[in-house]
This record gives sequence, structure tokens and C-alpha cells, in this order.
Amino acid sequence: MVRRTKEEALATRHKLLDAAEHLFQVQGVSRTSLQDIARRAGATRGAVYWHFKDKADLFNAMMERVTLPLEQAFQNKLGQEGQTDPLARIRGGVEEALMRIASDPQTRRVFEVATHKVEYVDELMEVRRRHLKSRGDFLVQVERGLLAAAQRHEVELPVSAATAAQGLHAIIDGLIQSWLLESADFDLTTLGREVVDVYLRGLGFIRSGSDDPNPR
Amino acid sequence: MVRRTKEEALATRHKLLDAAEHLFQVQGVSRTSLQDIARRAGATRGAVYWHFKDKADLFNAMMERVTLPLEQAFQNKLGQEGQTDPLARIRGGVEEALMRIASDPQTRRVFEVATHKVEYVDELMEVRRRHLKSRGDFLVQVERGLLAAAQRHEVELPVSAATAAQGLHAIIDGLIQSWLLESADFDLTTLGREVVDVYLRGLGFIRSGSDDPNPR
DNA sequence: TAGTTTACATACATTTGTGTATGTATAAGC
DNA sequence: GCTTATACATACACAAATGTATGTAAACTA
Repeated sequence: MVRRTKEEALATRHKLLDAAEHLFQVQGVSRTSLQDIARRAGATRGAVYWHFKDKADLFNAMMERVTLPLEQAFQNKLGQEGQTDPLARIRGGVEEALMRIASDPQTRRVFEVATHKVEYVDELMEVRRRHLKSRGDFLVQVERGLLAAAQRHEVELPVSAATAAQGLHAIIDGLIQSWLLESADFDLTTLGREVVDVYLRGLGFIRSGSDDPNPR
Repeated sequence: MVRRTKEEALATRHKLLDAAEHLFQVQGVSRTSLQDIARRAGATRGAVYWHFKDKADLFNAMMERVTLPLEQAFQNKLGQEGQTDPLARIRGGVEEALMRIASDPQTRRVFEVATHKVEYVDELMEVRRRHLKSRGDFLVQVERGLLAAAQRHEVELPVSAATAAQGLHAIIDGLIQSWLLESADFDLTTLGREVVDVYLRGLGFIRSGSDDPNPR
């Protein structure tokens, strides 16, 4: 056996994760064996069991590789208090997240796996926790942002900021879900912008179609 | 073996589907064996293979038993052209669907299975087709309703009716998804009504919080 | 440079699920 | 009342996946 250097080991680790991504997407998680993954990565199950404890561990590693940077980017976009208009920050954050999913094939693959190609059960429950956490983070950030935006634009929200934030999350989650189901049906970024603006208008922010604060 | 009468046979069929519902919900579809299902139903795999071709066939039967009546009820609610206000019909239809999912445990179970406990893949792709079809039906009905409502209430939609309908679907889908993930987080019916009204307000329908056309 | 650990590959044992074939008592049809 | 098809239960054969145990050459370390 050719013992690999540390770099090479890390490379095979990524190859394994890449292979898992693809196979999970087309076959689903449960129908993909560690044998399949190893074969596609040009390795054996020995390599898999060396790098990961079991399939759930590998799955979680695959998820983290994509979601960690994504969530961090989103948080950075939303978290910067002060300077920019909070409403613009919300719109920008949403737009960037949607664009990322729509344009980056790896992000899309992983989201598709997490949404339609895995069962939220037992050891894989981690994906549920992740989902709930990202939802929770989104809610607190957006709620705060909406309150600030309401004050700044002098509008009175028709519902509580918490409710408004939950609605916004539902919209984004629903759009992504539908788009992952059949991405040919619509353009995620475009539709997302339109629908979010309608919703923000319903919250009282955008008065007419003409005074779009972020025109194209 | 005690040969059963036709009624008894139909009863065991339903017992099998009931057992599948429960087991799919807690273990996921792929981790539930036909053995498990038969055992919980007080039968053997022989009974399963008599009533169903394989697991996918059983799964689809389980889905149809709940979704067919539900979709029909929703269609009836939305489909009745004429008499009632189209806007009220949309709001009513949405509310009834959400209430049904939130209050009927069987409906909730099946939705949870379809949303988080099955992989959209291979033979089970039928669930994807079903999802897409129900989405499509919803879109045409709601688009038509929104156009009629816009005319009736003399409002000019800020986006196309098709876009507006897609947004509404995303909201409902997203709400259901989040609620199934953690139903303790919010009341589905209440939040649904609030968020949908915000969205309809954004479409131009509801001017202020006071002139709610369907007050409680 | 000798020893140790790494990064796998290979081999093995065990479990588990599936599909099908076969058996059978009895309800249903005539 | 005889026959036949029904509604299962039982038994069998096969495949496939998992976890672990063991082997090993080369990279790393002292």
C-alpha cells in the first residue's frame, strides 16, 4: 500500500465527500452504500471507515462542508448593525442566499440532498437540528432587522416582528423547496425578489411599485 | 389458516396501512421493513405481498388514502366559481387546508412522512410527481382566483397573477414544512392566517388592519 | 535509521431484507 | 355440496450492507 502524505489524505477525504454528494443526490442517502461511495472516489471502504465513523458521520461532514460557509456568509450580511439600511440588508441577504443556491451547483446538490434525499430520523436527526438552528438564527436576525427598519422608515407593522420574520422564512423555505423539486419551473432569484418585495409591501415598507429602493 | 371474508381482508389492508403510517413516521420509510409493518399489524409478510406489490406500492397506497380526499376537498373549496368572493375562497381554502393538517393526526402523519421521512428517488418518485401535481393544480386555481379578485376589488396587482400565486404557494409550503419540523414552535392556523393576510395586503387587497374582510 | 504511526486495502463474520415458492383452511360461486 | 379461488402463513434462497479484524508499505519522528 502506498502510504499517502497528509495532503493526499485530505484530498481523498474530499473525493469521498464529493462522491457522496453526487450519489446521495441521485440515489438518496439510504440507498447509497459506503461501497458505492468508495468506488466512485476510487478508493475502498477501508478509506471511508478511516476518515469517518459511519455513514451518518460522513453525511454530516458533507453537510458542514457547504452549510458552514454559507450560513456564515449570510450571518455576516445580516449581522452588520448600523451603517446600511436594515431593510436593504434583509433584501440583500435573502438575494445572496437564493443566488448562491441557484448558481453554485455544489450548494444546490447539498440542499437537494438535505431537502428531498434524506430521511430525518435517528442518527441523521442532526440535519433536523441544523435546519432548526439555521431557522432560529434567521428569525432573530430578521426580527431585529425588521424592528429597526420599521423605526427607520416610520411604518407600523400590521403583525408582530416575530410573526413577520416567520412569514419571511416560510417564503424563502417554500421557494427553495419548490425550486429544488423542479428547477425548470422558475428562476429562483427573480421570483424570490418579486415575492419578497410583495411581502415587504404587505408589511408596509414599499409603498408603490415605483419607489423600489433597490431597482434593477 | 382461517380464510377471511372480504370485509376482513379490507380490514387487514387498512391495518397494514395504519402500521406503515406509524412506522414510517418514527423510523423513516427506508428503515422500515415489510416485516416490521406486518408485525405491527398483527400479520405476516405474506399478507403484505398479497395486498401490495412491494414497499413502494404500499407507500403510494398509504399516500393516496389521505391525499386524495384532502386535495378533493381543497379543490371543491377553490373551484366553485361565481357566488362567493374569490378572495374569500382563497383565504378559506388555505385556512381549511392548514387546519386539516394541524388538527387531523393522520393527515399530519402522512404529511410528515412525505416531507421528512422519505427520499424522493426511484420508485418512490411518485411522491414527487404527486407533489408537483398538487402544486400545479394549486397554482392554476389561485392564479385564476387572484385575477378575479383583482377585478372585483379593483386593485392592480404589483406582480403577475402567476407570480403572486407562486408566492402564496411558497408561503403555505414553507409554513407547513417548518411546522412539521417543530410543531411546538407556533400555531399553524393562526400564523398562516396572519402571514397570508400580510401577503395579500402586499398584493393590494387588504388596505389596513381594520377592514379585515373575514374578522374573528 | 530504527521504530512508530498513518492511511488506507483486504478479508471475514454477521445481520437483515427481499422476492418467491409452496402450503392450506375456508368463504364464495354455481 | 362440490369446486375453486381467496387470503393469507410459512419456508427457502439469495443478495447486499455493515462493522471489525487484520495486513502493510510508506511517511513521519526521535
